[in-house]
Amino acid sequence: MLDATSSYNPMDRRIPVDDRTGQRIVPETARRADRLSGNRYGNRPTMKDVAARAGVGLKTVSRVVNGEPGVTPDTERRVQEAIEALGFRRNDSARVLRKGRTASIGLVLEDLADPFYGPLSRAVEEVARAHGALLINGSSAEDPDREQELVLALCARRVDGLVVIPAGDDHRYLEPEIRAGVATVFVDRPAGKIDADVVLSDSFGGARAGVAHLIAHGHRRIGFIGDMPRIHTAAERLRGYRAAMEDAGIPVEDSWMSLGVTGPERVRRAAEEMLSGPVPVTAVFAGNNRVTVTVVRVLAEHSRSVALVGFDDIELADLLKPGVTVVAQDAAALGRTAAERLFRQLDGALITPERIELPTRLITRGSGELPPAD
Amino acid sequence: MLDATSSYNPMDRRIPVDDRTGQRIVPETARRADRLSGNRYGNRPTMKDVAARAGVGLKTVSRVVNGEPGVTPDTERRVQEAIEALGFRRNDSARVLRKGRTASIGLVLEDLADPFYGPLSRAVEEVARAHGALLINGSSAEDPDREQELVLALCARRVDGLVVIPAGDDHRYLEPEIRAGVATVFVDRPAGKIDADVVLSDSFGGARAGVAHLIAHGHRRIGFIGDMPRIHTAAERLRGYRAAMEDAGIPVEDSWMSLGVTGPERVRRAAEEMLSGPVPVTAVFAGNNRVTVTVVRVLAEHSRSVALVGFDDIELADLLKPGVTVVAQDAAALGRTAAERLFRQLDGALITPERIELPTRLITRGSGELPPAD
DNA sequence: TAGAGCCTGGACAACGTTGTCAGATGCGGG
DNA sequence: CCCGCATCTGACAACGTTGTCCAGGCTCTA
Repeated sequence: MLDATSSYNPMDRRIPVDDRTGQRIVPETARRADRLSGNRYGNRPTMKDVAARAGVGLKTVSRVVNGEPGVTPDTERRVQEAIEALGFRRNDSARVLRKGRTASIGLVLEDLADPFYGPLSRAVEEVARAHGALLINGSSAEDPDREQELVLALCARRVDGLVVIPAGDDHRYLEPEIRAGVATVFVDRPAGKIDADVVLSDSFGGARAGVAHLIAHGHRRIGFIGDMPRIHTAAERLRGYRAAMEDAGIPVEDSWMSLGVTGPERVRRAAEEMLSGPVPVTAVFAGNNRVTVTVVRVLAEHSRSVALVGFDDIELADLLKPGVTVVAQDAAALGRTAAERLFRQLDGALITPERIELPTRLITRGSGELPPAD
Repeated sequence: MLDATSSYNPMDRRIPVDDRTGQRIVPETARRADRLSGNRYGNRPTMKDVAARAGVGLKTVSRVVNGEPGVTPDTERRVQEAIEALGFRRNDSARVLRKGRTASIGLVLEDLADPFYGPLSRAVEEVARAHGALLINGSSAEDPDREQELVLALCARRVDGLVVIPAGDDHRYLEPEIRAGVATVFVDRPAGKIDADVVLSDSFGGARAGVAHLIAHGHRRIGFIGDMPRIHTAAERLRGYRAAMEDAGIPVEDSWMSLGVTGPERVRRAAEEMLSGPVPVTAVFAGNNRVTVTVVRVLAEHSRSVALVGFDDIELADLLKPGVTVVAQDAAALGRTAAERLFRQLDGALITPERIELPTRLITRGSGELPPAD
């Protein structure tokens, strides 16, 4: 958390105190003072001001602003002029309060800086835009508490809907919100302990196919490097790995699997260990894009040729020598599907929670087709 | 724009009409009906409900919710129980209306799916979080109208501040907003026709250094492929290219410069033309990350060895053969700097608009050090 | 035990908008 | 000439919260 010693404390719950006198500074008073002193904050014209200037009633201004019928052209012109002159802009906060809908949805994901989430977020945004809604983004940094904090903050803002890429595994805290009408769709990983819509990639099937691909090219000693198994996708991919191995009747050595590996250094160490261990692997299956990138680095420094299939596509994968074979998932499709489902909920279609699984696609580029070198 | 034939029309300005009777459907009535029928929408408990259940006054609930002093432990407990039982959550819309600050800032950028903007957005989010504010994102898709639409929508929501990566070149429409107190910082490109804070990378200096680097390695026929010169960064990089060439006393052929090139196909064509033209180039300077990626592809298919320096770092650039030499800018630093400046404005520090330029860094990896092959 | 002062709690207005409803205006026809 | 009707306009309440301010009960001291 960055330091924030500032006077901008929108959510501050303490009562500010004057340094010299020790008196409580009453915020309202402060705000009034701002207004009177011509401070730049606040002090925006309201419909009332526009009405006064145009010499019409409040509601007439509202009608003009909202394009409602029943205003003579002449009156409308006068109102428009007043709006122009004062630089009036409707206060949507007040509008929201009155109407009950905020026309905004929230998206909670792991890390907006991850190239996997950018396209996903953009896809959600496009769908929201098509429905006249804005998008509020938040990164949970894979921290369940932060996820909950974010989600509840969004609920307090009364977002109409939530798209959540869960970090935690217990979402019962969302029950009252969902009951109260907040549309909710989970993406990439299912919700924990509640029944809700979820859109995910076929991690199990994708991983299984990827590993089977390596087996088909003659590999039997195949390593798996993945994230913490408490993350659903990581667990599913591991399950896919195991299933493919079992399908082929290959017993798996413990030293071939590295789980809960995050951060480039740990991935590097894990890869080096399974490449030089007592029973060295001839191929590696990488559980996500970050792992893939690091493994590519390690293999580039490695003398022996080692096959690689990664989960998630990465940019420029086709230009490496050899090209990196991957099990690709479509991040944008995940986001789009989830958002569309969200707005279907908001349309009031009484739909029972569903699990939507999108297929993955094996893209062969060379690294996965290398023969075992042992 | 996606199709949106839905009943969720938060911004709808038309008056809905009953299909059968032709009567106007009065939204308020509809909403009341929803409530009465136990519809899941709306119908959330308010402080009043909590107060009634706890047998206390409205303001007492407010005090408990906001952690204000002056409530006996026993009363507080009763209120907490009522909150728990009803699943109450404070309505921040109403709070915002009363307090005048929304504790949210807006970020308008070109495309969240672009790997350059992900880290930038994340950095802005972190700073916002440190100040207790949420972040609303919007993509302008490089369309000035859409930028304006987004910005004004955010202003109507009364965001406390705006970070804008401009698509247009005239931001006078923001003048009333800024006067009204919306803190504003532009990033990556300066604002048009208004005086405002701006944080940018040293595009001119970076490009000049990058091209000088190629010249230092013996190149004289150097191509430039960049975006539309109406985009400030593109123009600056072109200027840097020209400056470096002029510094070295090298006259520039028109056929070496491709401007306003967007989309992989056009970049590809531009690159092929300058490689096979009457005076073929021996090196290429790529004006942004998307151009770089495509040029790398073209060069990979090309027999003759051609040097390349790109503006913006790209992932895996070090793993290509040869590694891609780039002029790197720090997207996260841009975002962080801009956001910090924004909150400094909100703190009320009377600061005059400033232009902050962040340095770029030349990262040599091989492609920029190839000798001319002619 | 009375009075001063503190602590707790609650009634009320206000934030800026929209929905309701009734009043004003103008027009045409009887 | 007046009535009815349609059209246009505006007063008012409500949305859910917070700031202000006062009342009532308590403690403490003289």
